[in-house]
Amino acid sequence: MKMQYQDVVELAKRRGIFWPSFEIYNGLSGFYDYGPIGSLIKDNIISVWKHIFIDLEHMAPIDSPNINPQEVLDASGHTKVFTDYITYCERCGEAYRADELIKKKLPDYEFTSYDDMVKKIEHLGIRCEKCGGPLTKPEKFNLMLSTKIGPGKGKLSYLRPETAQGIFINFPPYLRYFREKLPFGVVQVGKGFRNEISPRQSLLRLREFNMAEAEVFFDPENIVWNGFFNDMMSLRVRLLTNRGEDVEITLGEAMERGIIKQQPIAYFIGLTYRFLKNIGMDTGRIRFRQHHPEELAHYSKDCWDCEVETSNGWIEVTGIADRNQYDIRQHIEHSGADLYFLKKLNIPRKIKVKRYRALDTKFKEIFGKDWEKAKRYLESLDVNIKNPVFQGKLIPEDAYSVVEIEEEEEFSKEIAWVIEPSFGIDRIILSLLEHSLYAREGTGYKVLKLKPHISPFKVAVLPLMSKDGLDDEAMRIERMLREENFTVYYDESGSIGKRYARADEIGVPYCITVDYQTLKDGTVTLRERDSTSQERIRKEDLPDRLRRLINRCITTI
RNA sequence: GCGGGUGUAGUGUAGCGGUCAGCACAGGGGCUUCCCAAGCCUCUAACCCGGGUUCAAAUCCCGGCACCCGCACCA
Repeated sequence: MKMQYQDVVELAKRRGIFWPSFEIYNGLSGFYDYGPIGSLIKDNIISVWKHIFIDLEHMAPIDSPNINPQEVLDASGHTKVFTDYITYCERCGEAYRADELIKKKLPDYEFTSYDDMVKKIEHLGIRCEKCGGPLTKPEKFNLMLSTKIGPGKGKLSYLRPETAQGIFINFPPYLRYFREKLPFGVVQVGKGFRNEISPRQSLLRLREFNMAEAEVFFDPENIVWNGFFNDMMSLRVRLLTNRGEDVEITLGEAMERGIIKQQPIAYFIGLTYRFLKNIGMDTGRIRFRQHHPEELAHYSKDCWDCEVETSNGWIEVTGIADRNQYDIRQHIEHSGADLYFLKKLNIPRKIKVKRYRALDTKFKEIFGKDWEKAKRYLESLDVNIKNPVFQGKLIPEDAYSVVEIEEEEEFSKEIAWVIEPSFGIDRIILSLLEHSLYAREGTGYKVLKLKPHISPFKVAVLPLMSKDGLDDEAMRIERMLREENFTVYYDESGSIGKRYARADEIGVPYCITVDYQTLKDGTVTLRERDSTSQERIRKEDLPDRLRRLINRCITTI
């Protein structure tokens, strides 16, 4: 039997996966805690993500601040784009975005100032579209959470709406780290913050959320990602194009047919699919949907969302966006920093540059035997450096001239092109739990069929009864397994059947039971969660056996 | 943010002016050689918060908070 979202929420609260934050103070909408089980599951999912992006794809991690000064988000466009002006109907209460209302009458309207906006609404006589009632003055609503840094007035700052900006502004050290060669990827796993108007459905829309983002930088003339998976283009996925096609084809075909324009987008779609499959998402309920032009973010030219089907419908869990050169260009313009990369030209190009030209006779007079050194120095100088000095002596103006000469340039300064796969970890956890939860036939008891490497515990150790030394033997086995680096769930309360059920409910894949035979011959039973089938094995064989069972799941990506 | 609904032990619920606030499951302790939430005994544990009406409020009214369903929003 398939489980619903409500069943997941009930289980999550009861068994310590997640619950609403701040409950003793009435709660606060849009914030959730991960409990003992949920925290372990979340870490396991993130470690698979890191394994793929960092270990296999050779991307580099970064950990940058959650709080960003205003300048960063001015440059990225977020302070402007994230501010909405909302106006309400005084009669029926309907809410509108003020700029959208004006745009309907003046299609090329651009926001300039608040006063202008108010005047335009008055002059155009805009009223409620539903009931014709008068509208309130527009209210400013910023989708970012702000704070002040330092004493006094403080410096206006925001909690980052995405982890991406921390990567863009650190482009130079990563360019150096990757030996000045493109393409390369930088990944960040961390929190993002948005002041959502109406957070809903537990982990689906949070005000503080976990994200895992990769910013991949390309030479604009060669946007290709040669990743770890050579077979990626033969992977079949379901694609929904913005022209309304719904097709299941290989990524290679999608490229050939022009459905996907950029090779890295196809590759990252494949990577997303493999990641979700590896953590145990139902692959029959995964699709990739291309954004319509009007729903694209301000920075993006093309974007494919990965959507997963749940009882709440298809929900977006990952976005793969072509951010082009937008962000880096913005940061160059706003900060003045050199965020270019140097590209060696195949054919050096000729350019005209201004140079100082020394007058040899004058130089011989002034610098004597060092005159040639002085000449070389001057002629290498940038002509913007006025009043050149050599060996502490000002070089008089009549000792040189400025000439324009033709030089060959071997490098050009370019702005990297960015493609970004961005994962919403909380939504992935929520939908994975729903895909994993089922009720056992007959009894109706819930089972979370998490894969062993995602499960909060790899194995449960259970004495058949907590007496006759069975519990002591079980604890010895538990300790042995912990020393072998397994995460172990030990339970001796209630009856054996209860303990199996409790372990099933939080997704523990294997249970080891210590019974009377264990005391005689050193064997235990090993029970598999979904089949409930048992086999008897020697306790010394447990570590190797379990390792093999678990590894099989980690390595099939 | 708007409209509608809901808020009772850890979970799921009954009670709808006067109840020791009931039940089931879960949880703790005990008994039973006990392999799939078995049984028996026993214990713990709740009326979302704040105001009001009333002799009396979990129950009626108002406000807040949270959740659910729509609408809007979701870069």
